[in-house]
Amino acid sequence: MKPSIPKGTRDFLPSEVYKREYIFNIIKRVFQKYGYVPIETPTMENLETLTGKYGEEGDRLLFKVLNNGDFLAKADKDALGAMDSKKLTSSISKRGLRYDLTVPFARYVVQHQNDLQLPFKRYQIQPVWRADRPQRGRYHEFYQCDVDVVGSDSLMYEAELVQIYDEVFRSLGLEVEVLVNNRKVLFGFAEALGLEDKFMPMTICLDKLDKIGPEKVIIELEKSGIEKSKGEKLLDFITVKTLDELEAKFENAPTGLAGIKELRQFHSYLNQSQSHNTISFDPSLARGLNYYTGCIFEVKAKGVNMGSIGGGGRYDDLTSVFGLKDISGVGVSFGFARIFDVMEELKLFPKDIGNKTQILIASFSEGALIYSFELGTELRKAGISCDIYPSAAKMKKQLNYANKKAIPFVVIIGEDEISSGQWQLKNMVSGEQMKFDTAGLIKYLSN
RNA sequence: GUGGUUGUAGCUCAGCUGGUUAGAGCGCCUGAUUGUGGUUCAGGAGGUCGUGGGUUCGAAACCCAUCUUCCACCCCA
Repeated sequence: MKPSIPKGTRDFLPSEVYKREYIFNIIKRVFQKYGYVPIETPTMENLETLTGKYGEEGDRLLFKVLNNGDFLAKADKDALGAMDSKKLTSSISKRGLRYDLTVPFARYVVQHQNDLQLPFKRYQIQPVWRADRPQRGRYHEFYQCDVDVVGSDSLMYEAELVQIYDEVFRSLGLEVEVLVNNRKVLFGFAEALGLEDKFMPMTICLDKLDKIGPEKVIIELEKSGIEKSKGEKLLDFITVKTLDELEAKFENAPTGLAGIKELRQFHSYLNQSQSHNTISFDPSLARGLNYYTGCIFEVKAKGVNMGSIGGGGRYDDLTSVFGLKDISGVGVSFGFARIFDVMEELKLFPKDIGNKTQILIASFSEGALIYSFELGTELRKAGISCDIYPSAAKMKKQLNYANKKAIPFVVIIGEDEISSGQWQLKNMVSGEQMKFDTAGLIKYLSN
C-alpha cells in the first residue's frame, strides 16, 4: 500500500512545526499581555450550528460527517430515490467540521453565558476545514488564529486590537500597514448615491478594486445593476484621504456620518506616534464577510507581494441566531499560513530555531553504551539537552547523525575514556577536541 | 462548483513521430580510512513509469475513467 494523505491536507516536518510554534508563542504572549484568555471548541459542531452562517457558498464548502451505524435505514427515502444529495444530507449527517472559529465562538458565548464575565476577551488557535478546491496556500485543513472581545461596543477595543496587531508584527520583525475603514462609511456611499438596496453587491465589487482595477470594477458594478455614472461617483468617493473631506460629501447620509464619528473616536484612542507600523484610513477597504457592521481592518505586509495577512472587524449581532440578543463583538484574525510564507521570504525566522539539542553522545564500542547512557542521564539532570547514539555504529555514521541534526557538540566515549574518566568533547563546527570529566563537561556546556 | 494543468528512483527532473535491458544530478549504502564528520576517489542498492481499463505484434509515451498536484474563475485564509 502506497502511503498517502487526503487531498488538501499536509504533514509537517519538525522544522516547520518549530517555526509555527515560534509564531504562535509570540502571538500568545501578546494576547495574554492584553488580558485575553484561551479557549478551545470541538472539531465537530452540530451541522445546524454551522449551516446558513456563511452563505450558500459557505454551505457548499462545509465538510459533513456521515452518521454512524445504519445511516441508510434512517435516510430520507424520497431524497434518496430522487438522487437529491442536498436534501438527503440532513438525514444522513448531523455533524460537520468547523469552518471557522467565529461561529463556534458565538455558539460558545451563548451556551456558556452564565459562566462568562462580559466583556469576554478570548483567543483561539485551532485548525478549521473547508472543502474548497485546493491550491497553493489554500488547503482543506488550515490553522486559524482569532482574537475577539464580545459584550461591549466600546471603540476602545478596536484600538486595543490594532495595538495587538502592531505589537505582534513588531515582535515578529515584520513591517505592516494596518488599513482601517468602517462598514457604516461604506453604507454612507450607498446612501449618498441612493443605492441602499444594492449595498451588498456594491461592497463585493469594491473589495476587488486593488485586484482588478477601476475600469473592471465599474463593469462589475454595472453587471450588478449599478449604472455607470453612479459607479464613477463611487470611485470618486474613495479617493478621499481624510475624514473631514468625506464628511463634507455625506450631507444626506446619516449612517455614513455615524461611521465617521466612530472612526474619529477610534483614532482618538490610538496615539499614532506610539505605533511602530502604519495605520491608515482606506475608504475602499470592504472585506468580503457580511456580518461586519462597524470598523473593519486588514493587514498587509510591506516589501512583499502577498495578499492580506490578517483582518477583522466589528460584528453587532452574531449571537442572536443562538438566542442571545444585543451582544456586540469585535475581533481580528491572523492569517497564519501567509505570515509563515512572508517570514520565510524575508528570512525573519531566527537561525537557531529547532536546534534544541546541544550535544550528542557517541560510543566506540558496545561496552561504552552503558557509560554513554549514564553520562546522558547526568547531563540531562543538569538541564543540558542531549541525544545518545543507541549503538556503537561507525564513527562516521554517528558524526553524520550529529551533522544532520545540527547538533553543535559530540562527546566521544571509548575504552581509553572509560579507563581515564576523561571524555573527548568535539566541537562540530571548528573540529577542535577537548578533554573533560563529567563535572567539567557540564560546566563547559552550561556557559 | 466551472475550465485547464501535472504525475517517471527518497528529492529535482530527462526520456524523440509508440520499438527490445527506463536515465542523470543530488541523497542513501559500502570501501579507500578496523578510534573521528563536512572534501576527494571507487563501487553498490533503489523504479508495479499515480491507479484501473482500452487500442496495438509491441505502451512510460496514444485513448477513456479515476485519484493527485498546481493554475485561472467562484470564494476565501
